[in-house]
Amino acid sequence: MEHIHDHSKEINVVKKELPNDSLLCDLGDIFKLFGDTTRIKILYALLESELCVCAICELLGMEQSAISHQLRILKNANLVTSKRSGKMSIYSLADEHVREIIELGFEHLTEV
Amino acid sequence: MEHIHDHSKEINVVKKELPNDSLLCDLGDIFKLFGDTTRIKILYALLESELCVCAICELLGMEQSAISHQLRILKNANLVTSKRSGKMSIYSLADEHVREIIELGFEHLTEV
DNA sequence: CTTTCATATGAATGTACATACATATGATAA
DNA sequence: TTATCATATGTATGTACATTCATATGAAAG
Repeated sequence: MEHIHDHSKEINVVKKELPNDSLLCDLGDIFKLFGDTTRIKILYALLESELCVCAICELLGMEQSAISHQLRILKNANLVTSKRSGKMSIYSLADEHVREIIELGFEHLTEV
Repeated sequence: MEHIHDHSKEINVVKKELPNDSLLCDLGDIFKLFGDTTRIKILYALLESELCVCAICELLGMEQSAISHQLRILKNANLVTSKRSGKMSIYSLADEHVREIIELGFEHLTEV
């Protein structure tokens, strides 16, 4: 695109309101966490009850390795926490933001 | 994993509350839309003002083709709408859910 | 009509990432 | 200690998808 017509008015207004790249990137990363079916299922399950890794595997019908990898991602993002209980690791939600975000997604889903 | 210990109590409770696969998949797809930096930027910009494709390109410093592809994805998902104005296509947000979802994401970002 | 600008779209490419496999670590029991 | 269960993690692989390039379509002007 060589000949761009003038948008300076609109663009300058918008540009001021737009957060910096790093922040927008972080924001995208948060939604990316919710953008995977496996992770959504895990988070949704944890909304109901804390669960050990093995229970999540059985619930989703997936391999333990896959679940553990996803749990680590969720933990690094501070969406879930874990505690040891003997041989097991029990995972639970870190806070209520997860519930709010999922519910908001559902709203959009049902209203369109 | 051959020898799975018994989780039937917890699992049965959670299983009843878990939506079906198709619904969870759709839910994930919505968040996937917000999980890309380019799309987040576009949506954020449209929160401030309706914009033509060319303005978005200039604002984000990206190629027109890339922007158009992303706009199509957002339009197919009913997050944005477009209208023709001469040679230009003006894009705007379809509803206020976008604002709510982005704001909620920001909350999580700033509180952790 | 032809030309030019604005946008849309098909195809190719590179990258990010979810899963599988193999293996390591941690914890309890014998 | 060794054996077994539960989980974690490193690596490889396949797939999904964002961007680019090239081109097509749409709209206005000359």
